[in-house]
Order: sequence, then C-alpha cells, then structure tokens
Amino acid sequence: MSENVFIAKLLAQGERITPVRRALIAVLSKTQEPQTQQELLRQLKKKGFKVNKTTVYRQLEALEKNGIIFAVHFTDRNKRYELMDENGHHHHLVCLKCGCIEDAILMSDLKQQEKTILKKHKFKVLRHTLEFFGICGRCGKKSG
Amino acid sequence: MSENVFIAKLLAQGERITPVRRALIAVLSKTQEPQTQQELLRQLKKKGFKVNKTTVYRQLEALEKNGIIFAVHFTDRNKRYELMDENGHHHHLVCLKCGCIEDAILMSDLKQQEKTILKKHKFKVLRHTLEFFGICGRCGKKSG
DNA sequence: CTACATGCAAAAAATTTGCACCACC
DNA sequence: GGTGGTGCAAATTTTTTGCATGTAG
Repeated sequence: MSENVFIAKLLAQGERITPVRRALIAVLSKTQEPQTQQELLRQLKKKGFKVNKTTVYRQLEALEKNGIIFAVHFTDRNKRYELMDENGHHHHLVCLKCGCIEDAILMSDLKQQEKTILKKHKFKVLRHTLEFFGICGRCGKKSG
Repeated sequence: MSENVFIAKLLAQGERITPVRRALIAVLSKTQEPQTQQELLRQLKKKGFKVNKTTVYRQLEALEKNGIIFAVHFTDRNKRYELMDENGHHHHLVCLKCGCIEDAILMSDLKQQEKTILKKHKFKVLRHTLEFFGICGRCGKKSG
C-alpha cells in the first residue's frame, strides 16, 4: 500500500484525511495513466463513491498543493493528475494517433540540468515536466 | 525577417497566406513568451487589426497542424503558442511566483533520448515538451 | 467546537460549432 | 466559381464561486 505513504505525508503536513482524499489517492494509485478530473469522478462513482465534481476539483487542487499529486497537460485541453513519485515523477510517451500514454524509461539526469539552470539563470527549479509526443509501437505497425 | 521562413513553409505546403495568418506569425515572432489565444487577440486588436476570437482559434489550430507554431501548457488552464524553432524549439523556465517565462539554455541531447525511446519502446517521437517550474532570480532575491 | 470539507446550483472562462458571407487562387 | 477563411452568435465544455451544511480533528 504505497497509498499510506501519501496519507502519512498529508498527516505530517497537518492536513485532514477525508474520504474523498483517500479515495482519490486510491484511484490514482491503481491507474498508470494520468487521469483527468472527469475520469477520476467517473471512477469514483463507478465504485459507488458519491462525490461532487466541485469537490474533486477542490481536492485535486489541495493534493497538488501538498505535493501528493502532480499535474500534466498533454495535447487535449484537460489537466491530468498522477501521484507524485518519491523518486521523482516519471515522463510520458503520448501517442498522437491512439492517445495511449506510456511511462518513459529515461536515463537522463535532469538533476544535473537543474543545477546548470540555477547557475546560468539563477532560477531554482522545483519541478519539471518532460513529455514526448509521437507514434506508439502499435500504431506504427498498423500504418507503416 | 524570420517571419518569411514561415510564410514560405505555408506556401510550400499549399496553404493560403491570409492576413490573419500573417498577423499571427508577425506577433508571435515579436514576443519571447508563448502567448495564449487571448493575449494574441488583444495584441492584434491593439495594432488595429480587426479579427474575431473564433478565427484566432481556428488559425492557431491550422498553424499548429502545419508545423508553424507549437503549443505548450503551463500551470494555468490556457494553451500557449510559440513559433516553431527550426533548430528545435526551446524549453521554458516558468516562475511559480511572478509567472514570468524565460527560455532555458539547455545542453541536453534529447535527440539521443529520442533514439533510445525508439529502441526501448518502439515509440517514434515527433516532438516533446520540457518545462521547468520554480522560482526565478528576481523572486528568489525578494523572498529568500 | 471550529475550521475546513462537501454538495448543489449558478457563474465564469475557454473552446467549439453552425451558418451566412467574403476572398483568394 | 469553388474551396476555404471569416465573423457573429450560440452551444458546449471546463473550471470556479457562493453559500448552506456536514464532519474530521
């Protein structure tokens, strides 16, 4: 249950543990692709969890502020959320044909980049997003 | 006038050169930060250029499809556009306090990363986004 | 108890669509 | 002269806000 790590983090930060927060963390920990508010709401309701969309928006915002989840934007207009990975979050491969999303296996050390940025730009990087857009293996086979 | 490069590219692709397209390219070539539809519309109007927001949306979409401009999403909910850089587009440093956006000087070879991704994931990368979020030099001074 | 979480409805903001008309090639 | 660009208004979608009520700590 890595979920408990996040619960613990919230508690440590003096935040309340409410059913909605618990449920959001649970759903996010069971999905690999970053989820939109709509998808999360749908999944919660499917599980019989009664919750309002406003609350989902508000709690996603709160969880993001508390460093529990992370927001990414792909090609569509919706924000997507994923759980913050303690070892640094991962990056994504977004297929422009089928829309599937894989996690990228990356060996770059952006940590080093961030140090360079601090030196050259006097800019303290707190987080970053790195996303790749293209054609996934399956779509590549289908159409050349 | 690097603007002409983009005009030429559009022509080469059999696209029409309309006043709106020309104006959008002109405005984007004079701004360093990626612009939202709203900002672009405002700048066009300020220049006395009469155009409707729907048209701006439609032309931004068209220009993106034709590889003239590139869309990025930061922390707010708006899509932003910048001209495609022929040497590869640049990355950004987004200040979470004042919202300013600088271009990052980067020395990473994402090209190499993309080759690795093709091998490991069978995923053909067409483009990527890499954005850093943090505290810019000015804000860093102000508040510690 | 009390501050914060929640639901509902309504507002605001961002984007898209339908349709008539205009202009470039 | 026909395809595609444009404007306007209205619809849709996404997100936010106000306020009354419930609930975790």
